Amino acid sequence: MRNKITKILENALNVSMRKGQLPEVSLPYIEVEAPANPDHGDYAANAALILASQAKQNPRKIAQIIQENISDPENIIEKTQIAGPGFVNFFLKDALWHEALKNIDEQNEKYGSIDQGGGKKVQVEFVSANPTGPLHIGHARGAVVGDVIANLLMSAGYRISKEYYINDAGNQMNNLGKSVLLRYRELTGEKIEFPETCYRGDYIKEISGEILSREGDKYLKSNEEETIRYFTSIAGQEILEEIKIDLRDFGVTFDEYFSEKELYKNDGVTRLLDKLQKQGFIYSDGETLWFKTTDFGDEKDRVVIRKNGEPTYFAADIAYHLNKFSRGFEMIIDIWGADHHGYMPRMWAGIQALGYDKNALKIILVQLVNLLRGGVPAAMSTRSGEFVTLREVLDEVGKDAARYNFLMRRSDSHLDFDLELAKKQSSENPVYYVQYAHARICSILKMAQDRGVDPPVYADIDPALLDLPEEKKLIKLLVRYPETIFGAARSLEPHRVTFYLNELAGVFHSYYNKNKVISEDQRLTAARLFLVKAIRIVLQNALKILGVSAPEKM
RNA sequence: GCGCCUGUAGCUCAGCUGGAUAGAGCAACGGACUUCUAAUCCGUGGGCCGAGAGUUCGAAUCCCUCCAGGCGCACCA
Repeated sequence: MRNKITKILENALNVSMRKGQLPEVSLPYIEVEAPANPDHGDYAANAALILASQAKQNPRKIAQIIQENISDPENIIEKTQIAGPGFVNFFLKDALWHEALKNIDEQNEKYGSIDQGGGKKVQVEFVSANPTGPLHIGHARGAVVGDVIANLLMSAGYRISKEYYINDAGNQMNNLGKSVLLRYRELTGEKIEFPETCYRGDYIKEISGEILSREGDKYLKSNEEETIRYFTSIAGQEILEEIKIDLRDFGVTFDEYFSEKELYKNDGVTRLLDKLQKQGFIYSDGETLWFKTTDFGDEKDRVVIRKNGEPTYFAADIAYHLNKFSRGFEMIIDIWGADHHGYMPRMWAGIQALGYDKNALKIILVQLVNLLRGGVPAAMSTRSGEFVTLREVLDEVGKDAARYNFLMRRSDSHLDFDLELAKKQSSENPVYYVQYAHARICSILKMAQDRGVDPPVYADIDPALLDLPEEKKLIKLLVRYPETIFGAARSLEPHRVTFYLNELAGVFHSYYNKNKVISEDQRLTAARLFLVKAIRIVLQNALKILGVSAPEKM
């Protein structure tokens, strides 16, 4: 709908210029917005205001020229007006809104799917936590944001692959194996001093216990290095399985799990370094190899091969990103915790050195979560082993409320997550507000059916009966849904969908309280049932993108 | 010290790549259930958009300088 207006406007501008009424100027971006105030029309354009300085003319004068040159071949415009400092406001014909309602019904679960991406291959990488322990609340936010961005882009016509990068090669993994070994020894009666670097959670003890009961105490005498390697792989696998289960119950699934170890097996890192060397981005200081990331605006160069001959995490990470591109992805999205923001310039340096556009790698920073319980900070230290896991949050507040809460803020805004609030089934908890709207509609439709009223089809209703201001507002809001998806996908901002849902639910609840859908008037009932059905379609589609269920009863 | 993020109503936050009178939820107060679900609705109050200067027709939004909070500044991941 907005696109149609944009076209008309574009056309009017071109005509004005051709006639010489406006000087030839370039307009980079034609903005058409749905104004907050209904008096300002259904859509409003600020083109005249933007052109004013370039064209050196009074904006209202320009608006007038534009208005005079508007042609409307499809006959969709009721009227236009010039208002304020030079806005051109468009009022559309009612028939257009009725058409839109029909369209929603026809498209049904496809409504809101748009062809923005044109099938472009995009990869979203997120979570990517070391398999050294269960996921905690901090990972949860990134998991939801990544998952929903992926859903959004899918709706917007991109081909999406969701990937989890398993950091299963570094020191941390070694510490994991060591931790399991120490617990193992402890279980056989040895007195153990645990170093700071070790993981202390109960899950370590469980894994040690399993090994002990399955294989006995033979590893007490084995070569320590080999044992640690073995324990690392056992523990890593087991923990990863737990992580997958937690994610699945959280509604998050992946298309690929990519192992850092595989990268080394295939010489990915060596080949990457050769490539960079040939391009002249690598230099040696005698002991270590450096990558000239400063050539691309990083504040200092970065080590890629350490003094001990081992590649750094960074080296592997560039190799990994090269691997992503070589798999044919045209755009790559990384979801990171905000504490990694300092890492961005060197990552961009990496891909630019390899000849890729900086814009091909989008990095979404997700701010840390401030976990509260009834307003008081809840303890969250990994060291002591006393942290709130994703599993605990799931068990306590449930998937829907947890996901919704994480989607209520912009990603780069700090988030207070209050466990007490999130599980409260009250008006303080917005997830129910939206779900309740859906349940209510289901209830209405069921009631209609019980009374022998069939779900209406468009041909049998008179949409002109939907002429209350609230009804028009609802229809216009429904039309804005695909536009919301467009904006959210373009800016990679899932919270926009959440805010949209809240607004839609709000307008519906208000309408519901004031008006009866089912009444003695059969024609009116049919029309309203049709409207309410359309609202349900949008609620379902949007909730699906958020990965939140749409219950029929509450 | 340097870099990134944040600062909007009592609290938690939106504000759609510069637009029309700055919004929502919660909290507070007052109302609405013999009616399709009261997990809802209606109404009231509440603001120097952190501060200051600048850019222009126009700034919460962009530039600069401060102030405050968070997070980074490894041959860790």
